[in-house]
Amino acid sequence: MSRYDFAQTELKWQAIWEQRRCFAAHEDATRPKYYVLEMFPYPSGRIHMGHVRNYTLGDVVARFKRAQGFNVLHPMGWDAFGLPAENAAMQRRVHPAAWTRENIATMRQQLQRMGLSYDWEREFATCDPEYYAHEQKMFLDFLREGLVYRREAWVNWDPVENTVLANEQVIDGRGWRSGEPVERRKLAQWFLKITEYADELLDTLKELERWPERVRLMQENWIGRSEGARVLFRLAGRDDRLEVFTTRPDTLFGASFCAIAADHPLAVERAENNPALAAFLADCARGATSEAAIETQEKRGFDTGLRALHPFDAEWQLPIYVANFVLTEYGTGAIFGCPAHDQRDLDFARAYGLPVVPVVAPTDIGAASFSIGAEAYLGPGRLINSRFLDGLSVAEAKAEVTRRLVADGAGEKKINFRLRDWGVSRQRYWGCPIPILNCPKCGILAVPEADLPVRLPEDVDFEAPGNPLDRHPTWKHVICPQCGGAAVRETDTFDTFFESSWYFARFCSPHAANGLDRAAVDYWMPVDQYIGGIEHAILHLLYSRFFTRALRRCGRLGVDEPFAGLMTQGMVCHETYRAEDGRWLSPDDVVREGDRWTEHQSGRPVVVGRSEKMSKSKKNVVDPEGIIEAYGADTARLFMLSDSPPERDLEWTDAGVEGAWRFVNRLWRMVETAVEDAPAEAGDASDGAAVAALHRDVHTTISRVTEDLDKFGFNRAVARIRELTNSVADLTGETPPIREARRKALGIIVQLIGPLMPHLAEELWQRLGHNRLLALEPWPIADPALLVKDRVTLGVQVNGKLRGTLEFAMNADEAQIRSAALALPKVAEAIGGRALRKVIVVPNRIVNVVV
RNA sequence: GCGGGCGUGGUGGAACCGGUAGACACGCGAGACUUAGGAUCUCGUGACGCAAGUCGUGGGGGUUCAAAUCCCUCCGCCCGCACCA
Repeated sequence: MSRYDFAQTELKWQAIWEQRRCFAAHEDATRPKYYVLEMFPYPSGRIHMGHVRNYTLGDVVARFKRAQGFNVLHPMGWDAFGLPAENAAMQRRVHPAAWTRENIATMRQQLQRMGLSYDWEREFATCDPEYYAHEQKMFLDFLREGLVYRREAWVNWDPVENTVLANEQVIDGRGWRSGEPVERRKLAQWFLKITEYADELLDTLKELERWPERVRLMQENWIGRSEGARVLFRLAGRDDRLEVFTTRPDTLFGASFCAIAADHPLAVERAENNPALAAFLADCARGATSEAAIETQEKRGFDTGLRALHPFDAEWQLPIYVANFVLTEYGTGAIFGCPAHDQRDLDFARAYGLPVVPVVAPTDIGAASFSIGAEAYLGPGRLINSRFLDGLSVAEAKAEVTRRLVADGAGEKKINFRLRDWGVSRQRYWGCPIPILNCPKCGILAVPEADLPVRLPEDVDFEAPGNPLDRHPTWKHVICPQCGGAAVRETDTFDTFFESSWYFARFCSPHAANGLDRAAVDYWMPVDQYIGGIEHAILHLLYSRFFTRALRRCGRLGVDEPFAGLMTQGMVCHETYRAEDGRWLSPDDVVREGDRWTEHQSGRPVVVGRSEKMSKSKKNVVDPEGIIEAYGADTARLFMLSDSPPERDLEWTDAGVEGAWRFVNRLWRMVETAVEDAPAEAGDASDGAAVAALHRDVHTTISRVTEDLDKFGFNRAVARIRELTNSVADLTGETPPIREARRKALGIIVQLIGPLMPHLAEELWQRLGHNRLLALEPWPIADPALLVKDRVTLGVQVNGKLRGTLEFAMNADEAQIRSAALALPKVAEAIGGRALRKVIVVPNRIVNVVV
């Protein structure tokens, strides 16, 4: 028997699939379509295990659906713009374009080695002008539709490098290269009005039934619809008013201060004549802009000296503070603080010695004895200390306050969203240029259609900090199309989420001159199954949902939702290793001898840490290429699928890979033995039963594996296939009927592993005597007659504890089961002569005797 | 800080809708085969116990004839937070 030569076999079938264009997709109205898409990768250099997992999952779905008769679209491309290319340019003096192209070439070759059934004819990279040209047009369409506007927004500013920093470039409030504390700066930037669709994006979540519940929840919370009131506070000694949004208008009588954001117009105004306040505002402008950074910093405030008048009592004055925890972007950038019923307000009030008056008391505690300690009270109750609201429920009080505010012209009911408009301007080189001109006479203008696309210039340098587009000698200088005078280009580029917000539609017509060919897009969209990491649960998916609606509004496509089904896969993890001195060690650097782990080079002991997400910084990475070289793509794929369910984290272990490898070889041997045909033996009567049992097993397995794959239960499917493999191995003997049954069962196993281990399956399929490619074969169908179970095993419990089992025909008579259960010796013993209170018989499942 | 999730043997996990916990693997132990094997095959393997049996799904509490599954609470870990992709 020959050994399985995986390397030669895998390359052979990959060449045949490509030659025959097995996976090229064409629109065909006579067949049901199925569009399966994995999140396309950023070409960072080499593929990592996360990619291998993601693309294996997608490929299994693609191959399975193809076998089930669907017309499958399964494309792949490159999310090619982004920060790492610029970092490489600065650190290694390679041009971002060259670096990106090189990485794409490497990674394409690595993906092809995995045997993924992509239609490579549809491949594109988002840094191709043929790709980004269309998004410049889309942006101008959106501008015409009123979906785009320009305003100032905060950025992280590195004062040493004179550069805008991404949040990830801010480490502990300092620039990653300069090490200096970052500042917040305001810059004019372009925004897309995603908030115009806030309601729709929220409401439609309900209809995304094939999305994970948790992703829908996260999006719901992100959009953050909240009902409340807009309250206008008059200001002592002034004519203008302070506008505040609150979700708790019922607590208005518990207010003890107002707080405004550091860049609120009132704060800025008061700082003009108040150096201490100005210093405080400057202090607030230090530090990173991320919400996590802002919300975890110490809560601090500064009294502006302004006093707000309570809307229901002009005698009642509330101090107005500037507070560093009030977010400019949320609501009106101003709040009223009710310390008794909001934790942040309480922390603030305790720090600044402000009164804490409870106004809602839980019904089971008397109003008199209710007081607030270290924790704000957020629960339900009745209003107290609140004049005309006393005794009302929270809901009633909200309604009543709002009614009175409206009557007094001091406020109104208001629905507010946490969702903010999407800022798309980036002060970077390696992105899609924003097609806008700035003329000193005519103002801000769109680049005329005829001049599109605005191409990125290639001749740029990264020696100086800041945006190379901005300091390019000629690129930004243009003639104004309106007045013929000198004008300049916008030197910002788009957020790279822009590219990934419509690439799924471009795959439908990747070569169409007009970007999206309606016939093709209408045929393929929406994506039936989208697969990718949970880390994209909010931003990428929400932007894509918005973009799809914006494109629909411009008539470029006809669907609302881009992704009908979504699967979010978990991370790939590995144990971590550290040397005694704390250095991280790579799995390649350590050896295990029994329970002892040592450093390969020095023989010094190694501390084994828990399994964590593979990351370069912890060195716990395993390179997929090495695994594929050593074991082949099928083994890597099988391991990715067999242990953990896709949505859960997967722990990469050598032992697990070995296990997968052994199964590959076991199947190979079994098929080799089966086709070698040892001399036949005479059969006997017992063969019939064994053959029939295997036959039933085969059909049960077909049915269960089909169901498992439908539900993405790949690990269960693998377990079922292994069980059937064990059954085939257990059927010994060389009589003709046994031999025939074994060959048939192996044929089915080969078909079932087809989507999981396509190369091995293709090879074995041929060896079993088939001429057609397995990749083109239909999926096996289970015979329903063989799926009916005729006997069941019932558990018998006494007071919920298992005391024995009974075998019965399906749907046997309950009275019979009951008496048989009571007759079991162990059951009788457990009852011990006590009186029966009840006997519960759950048909075909369990009997519980209650005494 | 806010939002979301996860937790089952030595390990990864299985268990449909509340109904026999631990399928399938990995690891480990014993044996067989072999010149040899880190190959292959057979048997065993949740814990405690000689056994009968008892205990057991992160901890505590509750609902139920019956809870890994439902409810409350606590703990631990992970992910996202708008300029990483």
